Amino acid sequence: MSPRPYRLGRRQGAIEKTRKRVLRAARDLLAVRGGADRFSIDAVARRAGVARMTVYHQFGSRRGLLEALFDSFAVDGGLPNLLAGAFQRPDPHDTLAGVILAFARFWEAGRTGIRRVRALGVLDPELGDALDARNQRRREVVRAVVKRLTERYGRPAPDERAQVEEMLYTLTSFETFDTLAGPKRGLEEVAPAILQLARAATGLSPQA
Amino acid sequence: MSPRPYRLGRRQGAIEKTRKRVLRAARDLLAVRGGADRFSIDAVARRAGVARMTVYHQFGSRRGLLEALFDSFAVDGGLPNLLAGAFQRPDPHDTLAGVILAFARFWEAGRTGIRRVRALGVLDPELGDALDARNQRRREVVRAVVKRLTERYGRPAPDERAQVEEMLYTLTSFETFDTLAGPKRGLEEVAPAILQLARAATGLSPQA
DNA sequence: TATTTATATAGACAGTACGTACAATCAATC
DNA sequence: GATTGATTGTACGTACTGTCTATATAAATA
Repeated sequence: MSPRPYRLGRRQGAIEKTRKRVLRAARDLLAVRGGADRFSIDAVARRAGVARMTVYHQFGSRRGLLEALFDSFAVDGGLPNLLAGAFQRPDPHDTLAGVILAFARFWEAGRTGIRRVRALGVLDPELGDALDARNQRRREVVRAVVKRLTERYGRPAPDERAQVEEMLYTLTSFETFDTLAGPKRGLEEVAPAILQLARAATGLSPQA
Repeated sequence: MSPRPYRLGRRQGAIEKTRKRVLRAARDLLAVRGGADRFSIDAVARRAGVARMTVYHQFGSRRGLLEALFDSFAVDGGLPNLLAGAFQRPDPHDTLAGVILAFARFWEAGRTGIRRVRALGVLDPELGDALDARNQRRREVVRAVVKRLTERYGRPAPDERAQVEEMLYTLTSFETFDTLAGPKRGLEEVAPAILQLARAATGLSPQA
């Protein structure tokens, strides 16, 4: 009756492999125009060369697959490293610039996919909650930046702190990047624009 | 064989009435949390007290219904009047402020509905194109504001015009408003923040 | 080596939705 | 009174989600 102990061991690798294949297929499928319509578990499974049941087995549901997909964007983007680098800079100005650049890189790398997963999150409240929870980390990053700016320059003033935090949170959002980039522009043009606005939000001179 | 001429005349009123009922039902249904999931033609029809076929008859398809719904937001918001008022102000600063306030009012009025229709537009390319076409008007408004600022103050400089236009376009977008407002904040707090950022974008002093 | 465990697969099912087709009803227009 | 067009009811085909069952396969244990 009591189950015999069983560790996955070498099988873990095979599981990861299929998971990656499925996520890759999901990503590709979501990237093409109109792909969000055709984004069914069945289509993803076929493209990954895997049975539909396997997707359910690994991700539980459509929602689970989308959450995992969103997380895979973060992992592939190497966001933590970029942010860590930004916070190693002694000057808060550089930290701010680095943080903005880090998120811009992140958004650009997974742009179409992120846009669509987020759209699905708007429609499915539970998925939306899951994505918001992940956004919470960005909020903390922004808060840390504001703290540094305050310690060093005394700006923003205490009563403006919350307001500034909110503005920086918005400026570093995917939506801001996506709208600003539009159909043609890329990182090189968008990041400086965001930085300019961010400096204005903090009340510091544009040219520091 | 040749059809006898037939004008709708008095029937037109009845048609408008059913259309309005359906749009109202769609709006209400989209407003509740999780409503986007339950947003089926059937659900809308039931809520409107109308047959499902009637919805198809009037709006052609789910997409047609959503386009009409989006337009109804614009009509009800009274956006054109607000914008016209802004452009009557002689000082470009006031025009800028007025335009930002106008859009903020507009976004706030239909907020949850707009958010979800736009999300659906991200997923359905054809609906997305239709919504983008409507956004084009905002682009023209922004362009006009930049033109006024240039004529009066010489700022932004010619080589910055496109960049500034892009920033103002982003700052007046629904996404910016929606992100900045978050779950708690309203028009009164958000509009000044946007204005502050917009002034920074134009290169004019924050306190004009 | 034999047994157990967990993944992967295959097929079937109920429930829901979209869009289309067809016929019928009804009220306003001609 | 005949015609037109909006509204309705019913049915159909297609597609997707999520769940269930049974089976095959390969790795991990004893």
